[in-house]
Amino acid sequence: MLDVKFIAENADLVRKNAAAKNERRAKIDEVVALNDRRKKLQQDVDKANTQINALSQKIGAAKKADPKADISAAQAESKAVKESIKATEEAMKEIEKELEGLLQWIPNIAREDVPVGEDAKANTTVRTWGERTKLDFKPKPHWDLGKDLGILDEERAAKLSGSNFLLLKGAGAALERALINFMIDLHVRSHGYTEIWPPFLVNRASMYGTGQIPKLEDDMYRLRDDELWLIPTAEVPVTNLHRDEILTHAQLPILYTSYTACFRREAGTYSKDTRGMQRIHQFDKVEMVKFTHPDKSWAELETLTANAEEVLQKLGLPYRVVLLSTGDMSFASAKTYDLEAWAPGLDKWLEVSSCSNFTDFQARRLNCRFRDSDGKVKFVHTLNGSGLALPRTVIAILENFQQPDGSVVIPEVLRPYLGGLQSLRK
RNA sequence: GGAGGGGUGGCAGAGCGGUCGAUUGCGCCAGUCUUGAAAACUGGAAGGCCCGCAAGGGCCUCGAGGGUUCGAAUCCCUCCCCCUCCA
Repeated sequence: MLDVKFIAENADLVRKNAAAKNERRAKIDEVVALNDRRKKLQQDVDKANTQINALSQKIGAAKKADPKADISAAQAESKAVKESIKATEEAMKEIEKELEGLLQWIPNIAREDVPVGEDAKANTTVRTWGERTKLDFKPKPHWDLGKDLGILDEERAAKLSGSNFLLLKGAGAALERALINFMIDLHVRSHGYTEIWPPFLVNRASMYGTGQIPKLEDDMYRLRDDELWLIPTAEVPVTNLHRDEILTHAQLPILYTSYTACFRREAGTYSKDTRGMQRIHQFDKVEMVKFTHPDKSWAELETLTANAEEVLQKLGLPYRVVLLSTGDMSFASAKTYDLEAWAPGLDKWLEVSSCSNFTDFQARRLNCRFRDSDGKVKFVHTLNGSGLALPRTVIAILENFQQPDGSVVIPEVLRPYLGGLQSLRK
């Protein structure tokens, strides 16, 4: 969330930014007015407390001097003052609750270099890598390839759980594991990240900390008997690692990479991308999370993106890097690059990674700070990006590397993870 | 599930009704010394909110929420978490 003080001092900017992000529920004027009222009430309460504290000290001193001193007048006065502020305190609690509720609808400020636009049409392509794969035969979509190779069983996945669940089999399941290990190894050994294997179920405070609650609650799976949620991304547990902590500047930047399963209800996506394994309720993802010094976060966003790109490059998958417009980027992000891999069978680009700098927006909510070299305590900047999301990477591998006979050549970097297997075939 | 013990500043760990927002150690920051660093020495610093140009001042916070009291880190109740023992 944004700082109330910042909102009050930059109301126009905050208002314009909310409009650019299509956030109509952001009530900036109400926030400023409520905050003013809160401050006034706070001052009243502070004054009353000053009075009570003075009386207590007086009584303490009097009793010390003479244990039998008459203190009944001071006692009565203190009680009366305390009684008089009760209503004010109640009112203040109400206002604070309301204020917090309103703050949750004010989005992070998009950086100046983010294109302003209503939706994805305003996104800009920053760069592309590789040539779009051209096959001299009619490429099959991954669901046909997967079924023919016997590695994907959509019918039985549906029998077990419902539509849009995934069941991989044989070399398909092994390919999934190989990809996870390859990605984690790359980020740990070449990019300096520390591996985290977190719980897949988290509590309310964690879901709140990264902003899944209350805004995105409908898209989350929740347990019936315990107040626990299934994580929609490793971002949730890993970013919450340093919630309510004060780090030292020497610790920064902190780089984590984490494999987890991710669970999403995908409520409200209707029949979008439902075919095959493009959009499923449970999927694997390797995530990268960074905690950085505020001065370094923009440079760290570039390396984060480059780290994710390297996965695609090593796999030999053509992709493009897209800078999201204000209308297409997320609520909490200040700047986001999407990585989109080319899928010839689907004849379209597939989002396999989303790399964002959240600046201090998430950190404020998480209360994650650090002591800078000047001795001051400041909020860290948090970033995260997929590196990568598995199902669509698998789609890209199947569709880009398919052969006329229906087999699929396995990228060389994965072969050591698959006992030397060179291709998937019946 | 039951019985005990405990949750205090970046960390460790005292305090157990009244100048205690808190002794001390480590770590941290600044300075002295040094070519530089380390060591040593000196000093500084808990976090948040509010008033003020500033100097400075006020309020809140010792796991969370209630209560007792003129006054609570300290006493009572509820809840959460950690440790030990028992089922």
